[in-house]
Amino acid sequence: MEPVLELVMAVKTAQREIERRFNHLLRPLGVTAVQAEALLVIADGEPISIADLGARMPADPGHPSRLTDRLAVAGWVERRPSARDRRRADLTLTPAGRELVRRIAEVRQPFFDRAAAAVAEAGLVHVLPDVRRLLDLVRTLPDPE
Amino acid sequence: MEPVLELVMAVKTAQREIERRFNHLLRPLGVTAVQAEALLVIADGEPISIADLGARMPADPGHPSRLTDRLAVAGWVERRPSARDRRRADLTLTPAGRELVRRIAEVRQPFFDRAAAAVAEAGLVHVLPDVRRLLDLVRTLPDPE
DNA sequence: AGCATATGTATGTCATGACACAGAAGCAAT
DNA sequence: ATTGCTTCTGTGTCATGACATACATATGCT
Repeated sequence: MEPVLELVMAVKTAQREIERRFNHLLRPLGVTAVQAEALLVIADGEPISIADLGARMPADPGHPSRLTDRLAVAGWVERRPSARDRRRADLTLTPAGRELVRRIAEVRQPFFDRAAAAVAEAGLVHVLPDVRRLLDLVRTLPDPE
Repeated sequence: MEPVLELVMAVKTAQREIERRFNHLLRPLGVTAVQAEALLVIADGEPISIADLGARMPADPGHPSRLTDRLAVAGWVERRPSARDRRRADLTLTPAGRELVRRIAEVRQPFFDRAAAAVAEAGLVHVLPDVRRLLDLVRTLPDPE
């Protein structure tokens, strides 16, 4: 009936399922999927400000002050005011944070491998570029006025 | 580097953007996107139980007791214990709820039309079936043990 | 310098969703 | 009928994300 609505529903369903799986996978490590992603971004760019962390995260949660809070409370991230711009907070990983990042990467890899194999097996590798275009298109639609 | 991770990120980004747009669109009506979807499902199947409502929603929030609460408090939905199975709650729309459903459908239509036109213009209509397959595939991946 | 504006972070409030559990009510097997 | 299992709803707690606002600090303009 409404192809667009069906697509929207499929995207939402898939996103929730993916998130659920990652959370399940990461639960033994004591992190959520979002926290894991943040830690990997910090590991890749430290020192990094909170706003930059938000900008580099997949779905850009804006200014993840509270997410950073939890990472700091858990002892994985250190947050100190930047010397040059005292509004900013420089985020760096603690040794525990670095160790956790290693374990997150280990735990995620089998999932990526299985997913890649499944996509190849279903003969869907060739559609990936079009899927990216489609998702970007839906994302950048003009607002109806 | 990790095609699967890029896909996962794209799906999440698209989902968040879609949700943001619908919420923006529906804000003048005083409903969120999730509430609107729930009202349409109820309109389509009333009377309907809370569990069935959850099962028929795009992303299946399980047993949306609290979502139903808000719809009832707002005066759009009436919740009464089922006669035959006293565990269940029968949900029906109030007149205000029915009127709201009409306006939701009106407001969403231009978005669907624009989106469908954009997809056609980008020559992506033929990938839709593959996208559905891909999203379902990601959704049904076996858990790595 | 002084002022308006922009930026970075924190915080308050709300809606959603995950998970776990409790209590009521149905159901199946004996 | 009783017992045990399942189903349905409600509720508590937490993490996420949206939105708005507050406050401190930079920055740019005059």
